[in-house]
Amino acid sequence: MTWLSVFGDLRHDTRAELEVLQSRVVPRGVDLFSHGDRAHSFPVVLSGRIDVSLTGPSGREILLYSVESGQSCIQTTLGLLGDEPYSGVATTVAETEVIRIPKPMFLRVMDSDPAFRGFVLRSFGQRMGDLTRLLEAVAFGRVDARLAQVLLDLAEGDVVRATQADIAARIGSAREVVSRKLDAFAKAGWVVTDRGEVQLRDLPALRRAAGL
Amino acid sequence: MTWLSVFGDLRHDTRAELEVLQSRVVPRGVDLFSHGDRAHSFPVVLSGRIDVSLTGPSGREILLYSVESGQSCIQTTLGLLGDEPYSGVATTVAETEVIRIPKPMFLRVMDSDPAFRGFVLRSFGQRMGDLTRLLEAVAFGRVDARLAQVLLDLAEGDVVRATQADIAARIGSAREVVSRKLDAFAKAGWVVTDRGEVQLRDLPALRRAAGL
DNA sequence: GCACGGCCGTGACAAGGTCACAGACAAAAC
DNA sequence: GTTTTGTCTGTGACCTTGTCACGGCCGTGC
Repeated sequence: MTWLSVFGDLRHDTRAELEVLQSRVVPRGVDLFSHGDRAHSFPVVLSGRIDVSLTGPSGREILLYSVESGQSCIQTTLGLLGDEPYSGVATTVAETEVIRIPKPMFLRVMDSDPAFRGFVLRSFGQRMGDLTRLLEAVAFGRVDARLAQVLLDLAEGDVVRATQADIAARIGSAREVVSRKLDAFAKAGWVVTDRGEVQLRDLPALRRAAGL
Repeated sequence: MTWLSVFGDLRHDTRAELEVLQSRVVPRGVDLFSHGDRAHSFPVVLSGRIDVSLTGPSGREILLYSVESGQSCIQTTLGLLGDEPYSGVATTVAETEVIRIPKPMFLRVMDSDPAFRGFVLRSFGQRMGDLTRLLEAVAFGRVDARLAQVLLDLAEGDVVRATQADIAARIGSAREVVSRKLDAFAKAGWVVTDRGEVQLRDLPALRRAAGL
């Protein structure tokens, strides 16, 4: 059983072709792609995590999605299949092991293997859904709700280890706003804030604020 | 030469299979898909236009993208390939002629014809790029810029025929805001507004406001 | 004439983003 | 231990934008 299992039931020749590829370990905090880059390979994450985010002119950031083990940074595929340049920045947020399938091999396997195609198309669909939901949240949602959501998402046990700047980037807001909202949450007794961490003290209230 | 030419260089058997499909004419103002629907066919627009948009709880709308002749409403594909339900509403904004490829036929052709696959994947990539750009504009852009852009986009000659509510939906803002901004543009001498139309009087200024 | 419905303008307010700080704390340098 | 430096956080002021609640305008139909 190898990393190839993420693709499902591959053909034997595909399997042989992909099996020779070597993974690469990338340390935390490296930018794998930047705005305007054109991709030359199709990356699959084996372990660790890559965050793909947009940055606005004022330096404000918003997280588009995270790529975790067994997933692919599908935006690169745009560059492989069509002419869309890469928009956004992909950064490792942990030590990450990546396989890169070179463009010619990718195109060949896309043409010949239904299981591989299925993987790519499902990934596409999932990311497209993610993007649409994010757009909806940004266009119509309140910061309170997104903040509560992300706190619940990031919680390990009942504590979130993240700076306010991190949280702000994750919800596409500004650090100052996060500071004020967290203060409001704290005054309501929902959380206790400290440098670099937030303790969750009233999960039901947070879930309510997150809109369930 | 038929509508099949939009797919490029199809195989002969694919061509024969698709050729028997009948197009359907849908009048203006019909909702083809609504939030939560699951698609059972793959639609291709032959003429006319379909707008796909999201609606927020307050009734505010935002246009995700328009599907024009030779294009496909790719979001339906999510439902055909994976499990993503349809999010958003697809409405005809003109009399529209549509071909619907039934799901089984779609899946069969996707598996057997590289040209067809290429069409679908390119469409995917394009929409994904559209969505990302839209997200960027909504998250970081100013209403002024988006308004100027859409005015230039919608202009026929140098007049835009659209109500302020239409324009607001198109840029994901509120009618009142559009009213005020148009007023500001008018005071600057860039446009002249009238009931249901906006005349553009200073294109260079608008292009500057749109951020080129 | 009048009523009605689709547009449009406007004031008041709330939410959130931007700017400009100042204080607080931690790790490194001295 | 003290200082320094950089990162993190809190706050006030201000601007843009979205929301709510109107009221007025215009065209169509009666």
